[in-house]
Amino acid sequence: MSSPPPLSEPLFLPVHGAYDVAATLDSGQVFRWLPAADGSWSGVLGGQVLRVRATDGGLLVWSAHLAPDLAAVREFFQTEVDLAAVHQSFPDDAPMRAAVAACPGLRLLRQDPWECLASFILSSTKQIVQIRQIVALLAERYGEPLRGFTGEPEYRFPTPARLASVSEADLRACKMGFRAPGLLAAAQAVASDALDLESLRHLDRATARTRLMTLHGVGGKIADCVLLFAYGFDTAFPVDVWVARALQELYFPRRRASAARLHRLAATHFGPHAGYAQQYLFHYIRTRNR
DNA sequence: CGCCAGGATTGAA
DNA sequence: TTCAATCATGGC
Repeated sequence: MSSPPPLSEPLFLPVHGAYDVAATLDSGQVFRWLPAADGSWSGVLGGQVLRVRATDGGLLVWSAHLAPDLAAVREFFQTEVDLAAVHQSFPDDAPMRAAVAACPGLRLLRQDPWECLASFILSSTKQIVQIRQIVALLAERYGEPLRGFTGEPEYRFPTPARLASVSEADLRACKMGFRAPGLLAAAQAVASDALDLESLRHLDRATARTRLMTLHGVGGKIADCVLLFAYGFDTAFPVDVWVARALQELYFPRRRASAARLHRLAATHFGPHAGYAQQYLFHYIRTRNR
């Protein structure tokens, strides 16, 4: 491996409002970003190896490449979103006030649909640390190598075509267990154009959700994650056990609410940016005792 | 409804 | 040290 490139001058991305980089990259939306000793976070975005840190009024972004794609970086980090306006759209109740106060710079990212779909197929019944391990193995084995900051290579997320070309046993060897056939089938569907992920952008949320749920290993929760994190359907509201716990404890503290009741609240109570509200509740309930 | 499907981590023995 | 419970989602 050749010696690492010197760190270039960082790019500055202005941000509208607060941006908590650590909370955002470590809140279960993405699985390939890691903190460095200096407080910055590094990860792979498409074909770019990046390092990011928050600074006054925006983000500082280093790239291991000569010509970083600034538009792609801006899109991924959603730096143009007016977070105060999102906060104001939330219901004015005690749980949401507390959740926002606990982490006012928490953001939603905007991911590549294939990487997001594949990652969340792998997420079922897995904890975040384990999802990270699986995705890292998958990228190392089947992703294109990229020059990183350290001299060690980084890897692109594997393409649908590449994954469609390997065997179920190869995927199982990445420790994904029973999720392997689902991932393989999804890769084949996308690689063969039987499923056009780009076309989902132009559908309404319910139709896109139904389409995603035709895939094996994709139920309502995983479909909602993809709709929210990759396509930006802000009303999508994935309910995992943590969010269910948050809704139960914060909105029905006295009596046990059925799953149907929790889903009805999720669908009706949180307004046009309900997905953001969900992210705040998720983060709040997971970090309150730490 | 109730069961089953990896594998890493945590806690008990 | 071993071993069992836990985690947590979708398919049947």
